[in-house]
Amino acid sequence: MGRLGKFEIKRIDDATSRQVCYSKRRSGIMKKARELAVLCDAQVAVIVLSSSGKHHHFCSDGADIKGVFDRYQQATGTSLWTEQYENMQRTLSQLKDINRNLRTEIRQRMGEDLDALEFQELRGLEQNVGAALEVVRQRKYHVITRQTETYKKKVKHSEEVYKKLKQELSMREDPAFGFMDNPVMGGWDGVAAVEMGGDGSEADMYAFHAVSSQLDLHGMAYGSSHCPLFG
Amino acid sequence: MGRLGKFEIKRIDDATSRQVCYSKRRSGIMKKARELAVLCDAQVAVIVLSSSGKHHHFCSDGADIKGVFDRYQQATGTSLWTEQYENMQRTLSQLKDINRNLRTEIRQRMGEDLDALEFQELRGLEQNVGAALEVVRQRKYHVITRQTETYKKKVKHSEEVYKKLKQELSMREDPAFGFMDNPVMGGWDGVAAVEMGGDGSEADMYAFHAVSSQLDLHGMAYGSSHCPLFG
DNA sequence: ATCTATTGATAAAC
DNA sequence: TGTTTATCAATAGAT
Repeated sequence: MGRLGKFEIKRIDDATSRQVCYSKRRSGIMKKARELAVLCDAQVAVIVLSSSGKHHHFCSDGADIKGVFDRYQQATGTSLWTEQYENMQRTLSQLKDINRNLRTEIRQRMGEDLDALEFQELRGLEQNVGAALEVVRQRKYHVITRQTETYKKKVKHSEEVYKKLKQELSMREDPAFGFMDNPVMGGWDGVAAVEMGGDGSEADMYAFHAVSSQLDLHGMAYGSSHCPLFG
Repeated sequence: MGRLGKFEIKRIDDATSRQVCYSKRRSGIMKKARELAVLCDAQVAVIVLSSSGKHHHFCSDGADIKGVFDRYQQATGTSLWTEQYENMQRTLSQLKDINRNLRTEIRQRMGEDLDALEFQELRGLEQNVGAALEVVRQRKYHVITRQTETYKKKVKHSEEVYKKLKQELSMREDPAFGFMDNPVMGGWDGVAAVEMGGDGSEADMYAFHAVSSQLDLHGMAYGSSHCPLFG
């Protein structure tokens, strides 16, 4: 029958009894939580983790657990992870600012958005870009020179190989071998020109995109409006 | 005396009654929570936020609320904030990547870090920077021209004013006025030169920093190592 | 899960 | 807020 006497609040040793008790009391506390929330217009959040790994929670209407927890933290002032979150938020907006500035600088270096600049700034920009152009030019000449030398060496080397082969061929063309078909076509004049490529791209004036590939920021907005809990 | 009949679970309208009910039921639910935790060896966390701004919580022995919430998250696998957090993390690293790329592009546009570029890229960069330089130059000329015209107008206007004053002065210098001291000093030759400024800054070849002011990223590292809770 | 004896919780009034 | 009291609610133990 019903309970025989008062009963002590201490860990229930029998696993089955403990499990049964867990079930009953869990539903009990959830009910109480809902009643409290409704009757007193309060926000209530309950989380229960059983020793056997099961988990249950209650949360008063509408708000999710995260919301209640966040509001609780705000109320108590204890920043458990809010601080970290806000730091990230701050960092994010700083990065976005920096990003915007970098883009502006690039645009100005490309000759766009110059209206905002004063004469002195324009003069500085001109000199800076001019100097950069000189450096790039020199680098280009350096690279093309080295490249040309490399090709020359290759040509020279190939020529030597060719001569040797030809020499060997001459030996084999000796009447002693008995044949003289298929003479090697052409000389060595056009080789370098072919290796340098067609170079028909004079129109790619603005085709420089060595590093700026995926600079889109679409879909990356993490403004404060997305996080009403941390306003 | 005691309660007269069953009573409905709905918001209590009377503020005082609601407050009393809140007190009682809150202590009730906390007691239940503790009993559940002890009897069934479970982790229990309860947060209650009253509509009047008060807040209370219960948490089973030892563990703090954050711990219970974190463990709950882990257990459910449902990401309460993990998702948002990871999104932010992802966004952050994307932004940092973009940032690095933008910086690289700027450096290359300044003539630095060119070693990594192929000949074709160098050629594109040269043409691009050259075109930009032309635009900047034209803009500068435009600005300086307009500025000069403005100064010319100012000078002209001032000259007219001067002439009028001089004319008036001549009238006053007329013997009828009886004095002729303090003749106006100098002419109008040096005015424009003075207004244009000293212009002694030929050495600021690399002084262009119109927009890139605080681009430091130091102290903004938000690697996963900083957030052990969301590994 | 269902039943029942018993304790527990709590609304109402002070 | 604390106490009292009359009721209803929760639940331990058994089935």
